[in-house]
Amino acid sequence: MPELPDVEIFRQYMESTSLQQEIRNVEVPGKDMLEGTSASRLKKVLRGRLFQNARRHGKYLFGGLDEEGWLVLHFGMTGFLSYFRDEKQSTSHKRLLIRFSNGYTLAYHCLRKLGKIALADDLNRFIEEKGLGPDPLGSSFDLETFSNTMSASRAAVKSTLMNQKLLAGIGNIYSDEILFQAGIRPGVKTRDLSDKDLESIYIEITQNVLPTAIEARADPSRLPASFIIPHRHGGGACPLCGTALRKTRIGGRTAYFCPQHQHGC
DNA sequence: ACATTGACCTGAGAGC
DNA sequence: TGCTCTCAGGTCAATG
Repeated sequence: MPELPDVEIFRQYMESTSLQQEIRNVEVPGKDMLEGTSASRLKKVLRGRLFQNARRHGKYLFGGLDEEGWLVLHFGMTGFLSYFRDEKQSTSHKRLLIRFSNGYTLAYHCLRKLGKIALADDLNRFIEEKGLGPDPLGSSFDLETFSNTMSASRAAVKSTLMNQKLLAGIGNIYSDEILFQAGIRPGVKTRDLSDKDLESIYIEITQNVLPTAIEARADPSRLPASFIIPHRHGGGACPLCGTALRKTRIGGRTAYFCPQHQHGC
């Protein structure tokens, strides 16, 4: 799940469940997922504190602690959050458990352990150290910024869109959706795109695909009928014309596209 | 310097 | 049923 829209939903979830409650205790069953910190340090930093806000940059979620400091969560391919009182109602693969004074627990789950749990003192510094590009839903992300970023890449457009150092938050699924909506095939070289193509991709990212996905709570079954995501599997057909979707491999990742509605190679 | 590949994890589903 | 193989919404180090 966890690309930008999914993480935005996790952020909203954390915001609506877990702010302003004292953290009583912390358990770290997924110690091997910690990055740059230890279970004992994490417990020491979190215990007795509370989350004041929840922020997001690209695919990263940040829980802002009172006074200062941030809990950093990355969800890999299989991460998600749950908030519960009854342990039995929660699914497994819990890697981090934050116990609040109201008896509820915020749990971070991650089946494949490809995510990360970390601490950060300063958000901007964290983003800079990770080398993350701008968040496409940030206010400073304009067409000129986007075009300049893109023009520096020699890769296939799908790979460029997924490069977190250029642009933070787009992954395998949503890059397919953006290119489907823009009518451009995923294997087209980024440098071969026209200004019109770039503008079209920019608009799809910022005004259509990402906001629409967030509106749909990143739930494929709630996406508009014109989206390719629900059809993105073997045997899937284009939602616009019924043509069988084509499947290729680009930059080691599986890409789906409609040969009728997407131009290029 | 940049782009692509393989490794890291675990589980689900297909095919035999 | 049970085994093996492939694949999965991400990222990083190693390789070309």
